[in-house]
Amino acid sequence: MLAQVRAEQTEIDVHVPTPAPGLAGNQNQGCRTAIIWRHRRRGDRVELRALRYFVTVADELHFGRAAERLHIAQPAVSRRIAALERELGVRLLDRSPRRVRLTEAGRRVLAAAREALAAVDRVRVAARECAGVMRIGTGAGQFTARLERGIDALRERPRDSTSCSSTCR
Amino acid sequence: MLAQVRAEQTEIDVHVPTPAPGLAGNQNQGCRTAIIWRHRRRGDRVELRALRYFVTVADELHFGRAAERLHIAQPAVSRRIAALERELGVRLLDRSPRRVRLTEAGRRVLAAAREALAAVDRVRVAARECAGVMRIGTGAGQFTARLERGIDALRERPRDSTSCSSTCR
DNA sequence: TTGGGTTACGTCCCGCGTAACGATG
DNA sequence: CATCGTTACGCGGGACGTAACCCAA
Repeated sequence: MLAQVRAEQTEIDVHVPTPAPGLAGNQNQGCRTAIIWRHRRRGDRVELRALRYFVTVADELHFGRAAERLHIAQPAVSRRIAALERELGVRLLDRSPRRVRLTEAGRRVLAAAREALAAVDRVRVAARECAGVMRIGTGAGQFTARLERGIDALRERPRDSTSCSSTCR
Repeated sequence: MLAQVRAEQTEIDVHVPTPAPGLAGNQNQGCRTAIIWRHRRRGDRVELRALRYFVTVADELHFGRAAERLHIAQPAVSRRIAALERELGVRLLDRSPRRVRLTEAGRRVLAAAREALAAVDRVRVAARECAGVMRIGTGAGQFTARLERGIDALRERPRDSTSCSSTCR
């Protein structure tokens, strides 16, 4: 029973302020409870793609060049960054037609984003250590064909470890 | 000029083995270069959703319950996990109709995945520290309506800090 | 035979690219 | 007026849910 619902979810963080140690006592009047909420858009929360885009833009400080480096069109970057800002509830970049700058929040988020991306890469590394690994060494020529075949083979049976290397000069 | 291409990318890690310090010397014969490649599917690499699904399944060791906790249907979990395994090139889970277990690789990836998700959460925390924060405290009754209005307001102007709290007993 | 993971298939949403727009120096 | 980020719009692909399948205890 959830039948195509995919309802929007609203995440609510309830911060109950810890009472100061001095004036303890469970007086039954007025426990002020701050509810810090954050809206969760449908689909997923912060997406990796958004972080990658943001880091690239932060590197270049230029949407156009970032888009080029990402091999996508510029508007896609714009939209993605805007969505990330909406999602996080902060402005990450100050845009002016001649200059793009990180905001203070942008700087902090940037650092966290880099770390997050690195952490995700470590997932792949962890997997790679256990995965079947194929090593292909070859001179020029049949290289691409071999690679293609190798890719297919390894995707078929990931745990196999294939090795066909030769020396190149 | 990239015009709807979105070609598949193939990432190739070239590992040039560092020569043992003893037998140094740049002899020009046969530098063996191992090329460890990994195929990159179109679209994005490892996705957060996949990691979330995987962590949940690893918690429950049961696809059905995991799906329930994730508020999605079971097949979605199956497919997602399968895709992740394909992506990473390792089997993460041993499935048998009565029992789901983590593989060795699964255990390692699980640890890395938890860390990655935590890192991503830290992005949100970093943003939240800078964001406009809304605190809503209220008794029962108008709660939902207020929340709705608050959500709209904060999404409109994320930097505003709205605060409308009252005491509840 | 039943519990439970997988495959097939149709549908809908999301994200991209192109094109037009807007703002700022 | 030029540069560069944003909005509008149509389209294709991906992900989900339902349903059917299959396999093991």
